[in-house]
Formats: sequence, structure tokens, C-alpha cells
Amino acid sequence: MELSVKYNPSETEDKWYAYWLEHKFFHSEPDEREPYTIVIPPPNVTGILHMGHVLNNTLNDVLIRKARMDGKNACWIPGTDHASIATENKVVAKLKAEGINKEDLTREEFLKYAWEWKEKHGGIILSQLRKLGASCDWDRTRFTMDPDLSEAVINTFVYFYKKGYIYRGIRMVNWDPVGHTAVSDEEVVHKDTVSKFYHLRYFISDGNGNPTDKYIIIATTRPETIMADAAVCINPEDERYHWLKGKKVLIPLINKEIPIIEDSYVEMGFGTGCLKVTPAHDVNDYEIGLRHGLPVIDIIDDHGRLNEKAQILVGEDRFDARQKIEGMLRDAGNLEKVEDYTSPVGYSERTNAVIEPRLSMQWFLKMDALATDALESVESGKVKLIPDKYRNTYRHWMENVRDWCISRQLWWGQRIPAYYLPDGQFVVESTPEAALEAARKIDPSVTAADLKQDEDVLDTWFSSWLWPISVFDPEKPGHPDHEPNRDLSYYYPTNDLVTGPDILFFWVARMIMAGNEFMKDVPFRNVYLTGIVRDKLGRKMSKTLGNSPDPLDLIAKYGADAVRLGMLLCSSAGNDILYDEAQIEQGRNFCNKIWNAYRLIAGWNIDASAQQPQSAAVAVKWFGYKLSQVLVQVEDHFSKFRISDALMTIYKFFWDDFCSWYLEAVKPAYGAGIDQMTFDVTRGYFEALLKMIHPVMPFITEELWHAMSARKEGETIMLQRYPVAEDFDADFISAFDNACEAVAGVRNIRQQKNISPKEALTLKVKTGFPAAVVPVIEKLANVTVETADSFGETASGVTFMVKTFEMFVPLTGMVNAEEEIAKLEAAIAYQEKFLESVRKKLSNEKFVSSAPEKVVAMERKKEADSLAKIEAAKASLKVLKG
RNA sequence: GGGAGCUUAGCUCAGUUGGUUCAGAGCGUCUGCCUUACAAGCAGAGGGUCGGGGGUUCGACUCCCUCAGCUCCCACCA
Repeated sequence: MELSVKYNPSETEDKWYAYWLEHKFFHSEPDEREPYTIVIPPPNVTGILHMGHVLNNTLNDVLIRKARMDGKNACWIPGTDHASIATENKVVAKLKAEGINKEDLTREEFLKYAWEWKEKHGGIILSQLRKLGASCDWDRTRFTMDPDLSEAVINTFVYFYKKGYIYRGIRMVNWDPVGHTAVSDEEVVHKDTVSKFYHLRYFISDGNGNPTDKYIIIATTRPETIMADAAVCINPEDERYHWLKGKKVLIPLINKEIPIIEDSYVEMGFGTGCLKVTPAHDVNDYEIGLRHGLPVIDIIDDHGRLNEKAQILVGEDRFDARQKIEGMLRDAGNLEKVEDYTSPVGYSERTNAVIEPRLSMQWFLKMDALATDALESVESGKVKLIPDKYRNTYRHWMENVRDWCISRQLWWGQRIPAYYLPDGQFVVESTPEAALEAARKIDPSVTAADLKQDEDVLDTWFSSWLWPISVFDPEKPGHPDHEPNRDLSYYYPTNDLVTGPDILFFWVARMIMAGNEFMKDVPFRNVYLTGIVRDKLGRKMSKTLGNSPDPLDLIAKYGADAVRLGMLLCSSAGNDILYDEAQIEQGRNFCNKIWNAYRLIAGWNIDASAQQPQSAAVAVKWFGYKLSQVLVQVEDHFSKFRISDALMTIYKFFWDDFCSWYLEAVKPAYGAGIDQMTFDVTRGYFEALLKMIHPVMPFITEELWHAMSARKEGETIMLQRYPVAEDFDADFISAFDNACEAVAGVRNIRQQKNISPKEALTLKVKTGFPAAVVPVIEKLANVTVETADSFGETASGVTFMVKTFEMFVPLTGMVNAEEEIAKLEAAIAYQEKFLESVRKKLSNEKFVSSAPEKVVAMERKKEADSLAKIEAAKASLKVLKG
């Protein structure tokens, strides 16, 4: 069969993925082998594959495929996250486009739409992952809102409630006026925002609610909230304002009288030193209000509009109101001045709406005990973060954690299992039946119809923190006494988690908490934190910038293997990766290189009578050693999660060592057959290489593994054992390196002198050069090697050095003596300078006495080598000069 | 405002307890090659006083101080 010159991924990828699925190679069941487990960071069920997913899931797949080939029982659990706020937004938007308002729907109706939507559009990303080659155990696919996983969430809520960790309270929360829900502190993104600093005059009251002519100036960024002011606060130490003590001022426009209070919270040096206290709309003001018993006047509604308590501008959006009130204040003579001002403003991570600090009734989970344990898990090394630098960040967060607001004013998610009695008391139980029973203990007359379940759902992370447990045994969380099932006891704790540092706290830390709480063991051993994928200008990939390529397009264009290798080559842990399509091209080129190496080998004809040439024998021996040496390096890189280093090592081993040196050395002359021995061992090497490459490039390696030999149905490279290093002779490898250098030296001379590679030359080497590797030099440099004690007999030729061995190529009539002399003199000058520095070191008493023996010995060798080189160069020089 | 980290070749990055001829890799660049596996390739070459300054040391890319620039995380100064 004639093979095309280029590898065509589209012809192979779907075929092999179907083959793998058909034979259930990805599926895992507990057995006597050592397990190796990864749970996928569940993407949003509404998500579509982007470059970040490609990076993350390629890494996961490399790890899982490597483990599988190492003989472990590898299991990669896939699934999706219900992502309550993001998904609900999408469904709301879609309904709106169809002319349906969420407000007009009942909860049940809305959820019906949401589920329909999820069934239809959800989980696209999972099929996209198949295109990438992800070897997930699809039979174990999970969704965080699967009935049994939801049950687990409810049960853990009840568990923590009964343990006293969950409480309900009125708190200042981060209100998202677009999502109409509270969000947690972690979901608020602070961004410096240019706004205005309004200096307002608050007139002193005469005591009867009428303004005097005296006023104070208050600086605020939020003039639309003045109607909610409950006081004006000054620092008790501030002498400028002592005259205000006990007085009252009037809120502009509405002329409401509010007291002057004193609190050391106020910084005298900031603004005017007078602070308007608005307990309903600022966290600090709320605290001050508590201390001073101030009323809370909430003038902003769920949508961020002013309500009737504002008295003016009712119904206006807060930002419109801000603009309008500026004019009103100016007209009323209350506006002193307006300055530009930049200050940090909180935005909702999901909707990008400006967060409104707002008082509301929410559910909270106490974090201190959980955080203490989770911190210990990382500090003690039970969980390793890679790279290590994240430990500091992690510690800082865990030591400053606040209680977790877990309620969300949404419908899509697990509904909080709190049931209210008509009198406002509530019970927390996992089912309505249990709730009724509990409620009757409080009030025997209560009926099922009287009980009203809490309207809120739980934060998505309150379900995904159970993921590494609940995907195996949903019964376990919430029932810590429950005996773990077979899967959970076998697969837990999982081994490695690959995820982005942006969810280190959202998700990773909380999984550790849940693991400690419910399993008394951490959920994973290693957390590999990837960087963020950016474009080549360093910008984040985003839809609005249009700088985010569609991974499926890339796969179609270059092949999944190329995309995988391209993404991984430049991604060391924790560093952002700058994506450039050139990297994918590099991956594609590597595919072609592998493909063509195969074409070469596949085209060989065996000559049964041929003896193995010496050059081939040397190369075979060398490559065998080299293979082991490289495997040691690769394993070392993998063990330290230096994935890109491991890949680069393999890449260079294939491209340089195998293709450029080994194959060239064993390649028979055109038209000639190859001896059996070389043929067999070369195929063996090629197969070993395919296995080494397979975790990164699964498709092409499977294709060629099958192409190179008739395999039985059901055989696959992905279940072959990864090659294992054997003993190797490092001296022989370094002798071969010398041979390569000698070849390069001759080729360099050919280039300089414009001598065709086809023209045979003579290469003279000094006695002592390892003779074993000479046949390779002769073949690859097209030279005849002669060994001599000295080759000063002729001045026409070029000398060069390989390590300390002098080499000489006679080139009658082609040498410019002037040039050679200049080169030699430069070399001598360099060596003499080097020698001088080495001798300076060696003559330093302190160096010789305090440096390790090994280092001193090395310096002595440098000295000797340098001397030898100088001597050789001088001898040549002498000959040249005649 | 607090904390962490980064600065090494044109670009992206390694450099693993301060010591092998250690200043590296990949990509790009330059030169010569359409050599029958591969021009998406082959062969060869050039390229950095390791951000600036100071210090410790026999010895510093590596440790300390300092200055400059960049990045990220955390944070309620109205």
C-alpha cells in the first residue's frame, strides 16, 4: 500500500476513538491492581469547549493514559456541573428571546424548561472532549444534579445543620441585581473603576427640622443613597468637628433630620472627615449602625432600583438615579463640587453587574473548623500543590476565611431543605415527610400543606465540593457513618487533580474540607494547577476580543494529536501559557515526522543474506542505551509533573536521536536490502517510541502501532506497557556523542568549502579516539577515518576539535592558509585566557582547600584539557606557517 | 493598603540543596541543499556581560539587601 507523504489525522481519529469505545478500554472496575483515579473538573453543563478545557483535559488525559500504560487501573470520571447561576441566566435569556418572562412562570414550569434545555443543549462539551481523545470512563459520566447526587447535597446540608455549622441570618451580602441573587464573597471581582466623588452640603438643623446657614461637607461616591442615611459620623478625635457634637443635620432634598455620631472608624484624613452612614447599603456603615443603634433604611430593590422608601426617584435604576440626583442636588444648592475618583468596585463574576451590598436573610456555613483542617491537609503535605508557590496563597485564604453564604435566590439547583411552619419557625430535614414529622413535634396541628419549603437553592460549589466522593458513592456524604461502597473504597482518594488556580478556593479547598469531613481523608494527593491560556500578546482569551480559537476548528485543521502536543509543549505548571497557532503547527509537523519515519521503515526490504554492517551495529547498541537513559529522564519529569519537559525530552529523542542519527546510521543504501537483525531491532525501537508518545498523541500512535504489524481484534497500544529503563553504558553514549560531533565537524567543513556530501573525504583522528564508533562517522560523514599519532605531515587541510581530540581533514588545494592561521590563533587566544582563569582558581589556596574535591579535580581536568588543546593548535599552526 | 511571584537568546521558557567547558531548550533567524522517509523537510551557523546597583563567598543565574519594571491574589477607606 502506498502511504501518503503527509499524515492525515481525519482519516484515523474517529476510527480509533470508536474502536476504543467499542472495546471499553476506558472503562474501569475495581480489581486487585493499584488504582489511579482522576475526577474531571466538571465543566458547566452549558459550556462549550475552549482552549482552557483543551489544556486541562489534555493534561488529565496524558496522566491517565500514562498511568494506564504503567499497569495501573486507571479511571477518569467525566461529568458536568449544573452551574446554577450561569445556567439559569442562559435559560432565562433563551426564554426571554421566545417572549417568555421568568417572572410569569412558576418554579415548576421554569424548571421544566431548564431541564428540557439541559437535555437538549447540555453536555455538548463532553462529546467535544471525545474529539480531543479524552479517555474518560463514559459509563461513569455524572451530573451534579443527578437525582442521587442532589440527594447527597441535601443530606450534607441536613448533616451540617444538625451539627450546628449551618445557620440562617440577616447579613450584608453581595447582591447581584442582574442575577437577582446573593453571591459569595469569592464570586465578587473587585475592579478599579473611575467614578465621581460628590461633595455634598448637609445643613445643620435648627432643632426643628429647619436648615440653618451652617453646613458640613460630606464626600460620597453614592449620592443616590443619601435618602437611606441614618447618621453622619465623625471621628471623636477630630477637633475640626467638635462643634458638631450633639447637633443634627438634614439630608438634602428630603430634609430628614439625622444625628451626628462619633466613631473612630472614620478616618480624619480621608475625604472631608465626615462620613454619611447608610447602614442598608454599605457593609461598614452597617457595622457602625449596629454599634450606634441606627435604623436600617433599605431603599434599593432586587433589581437595583430605588423603592418607595427613597421618597424621590422611586423606580429609577440606581445609576440613573445617581445622574439625576446630581442635578437635583446642584439645583438645591447642596452640591459643593464633583471630582473624578477611582476606587475599587465589586462586580459579579457571573453577570458582571455592580454588586450591591444588601441586607438579606441568607444561609451560612461556618468555616473556621473546616478551614483549619483543610489548611493542615496542605501544610502537612497530604495534599501537594504544584507548583508549590500556591501554598502561601492557600494558607492566606484559609486563615482569613469567612462564613460561606450558601443560599442563592435561584431555582436551578438543589433547593434548601428548610421547611417553615406557619408561625415562622422552621425545621431542616432531607424530605418533606421527615420535615412534617419534625414540625409536628413543634406544633402537632401542622399539616403538610402548612409547611412551606425555603425558596432558595444552594450555591453550586456546595454540590461540587462533594464531587470526588459522590461520583463514586452518593450515599456517603451526608451519612458519614455509612460504609463506603466498593467503588468509593477502591478509588478514593483520587490521585491527581488538574485544574486552574482560579478555582483553588472555590473548589479545591472546599473539596479538601468535604473530604476531611466525610471521608476523614483528603480527596486527592496532588493538585496540578495549570496556567491561564492567553493569546500571544498575553491577553486573556475572550469572546469580545475574538482571540479565542475554536478548538474543534483546530482539531479539524491540524488533528487532535497536533493540538494536544502544541498546547502542552509550552505549558509548565502554574505559568500562564501564551497560545500561538505556530505551536499547533509544530505538533502537526511532529506527526508528519513520526509518519515519515514509519514510511521509511515500512519500505525496507529484508535481505536475508545481508550481514549487519558495523555502523548499524554501533547505532543499535547506542540507541538501546540511549533509550534507557531517556526513559529515566522522562520518568523523572513525570514524577515531578514536569509534563512539558517530559514531552520535549521525548520529542527530541524521536526527532534528533532516532530520525537524525539512528535511522540515518542504519539506513541501507538506496535499493539495497536491510539485514534481518537491524530490521527487527529497529521495529522494536520504533514500537517503544510509539508507546512513549502515546499518552500525548494517542491517535497517530495507535494508527501506526496497528499499521506496523497485524494486530488481533481488541489489541491496542493504550494497554501496552510503557517502556521501562534498563541498565545503560553512559560511556558508550558519550563516545557516540563524540562521533556525532565529528560528523558535524566534517559537515561544517563541507558547508564552508562547498564540498558535496557525495564526495568522499578522509578524516584523520588522533590515536586514542574511541574506535568503536568510527564506522558511524564513516557512514554519516562520508569519510574514511585514519588514526594517527600526529598529522603534521601536511599543511593543506582543516583541523577541528572534538572534546580534546584533534581531527584533521586533508583538503589539497582548497585551504586558505591565512584563514586557517587566523582561526587557530583565535582558538589559542581563547584557550589561553580560559587557562589563565582556571589556573588563577587553582592557585587560590582557599579554593583548593575549601571547594569539594570533585570540583577541584574538575578544574585540574580543565587545565589539562586546555593545555592539550593549546598544544595541538600550536602544532598545527607551526605546520601551517611552514 | 496587604501578600505572593516574575525579570535568562528575537519569542516562549528550563536552569532541580551556590561548583562538571553551565549560560541551555524549543520555536524563529541566517547560510547551503528539491540528497528516493519527510521542503510541514535535511545539513550547518549565528545569537544572551542571566533587569540595574551593592553585599556574602575561594566561587553567584543560583543566597542577602536595594532600585526599576511587570503579573497575580487578597482587601469595607466613604
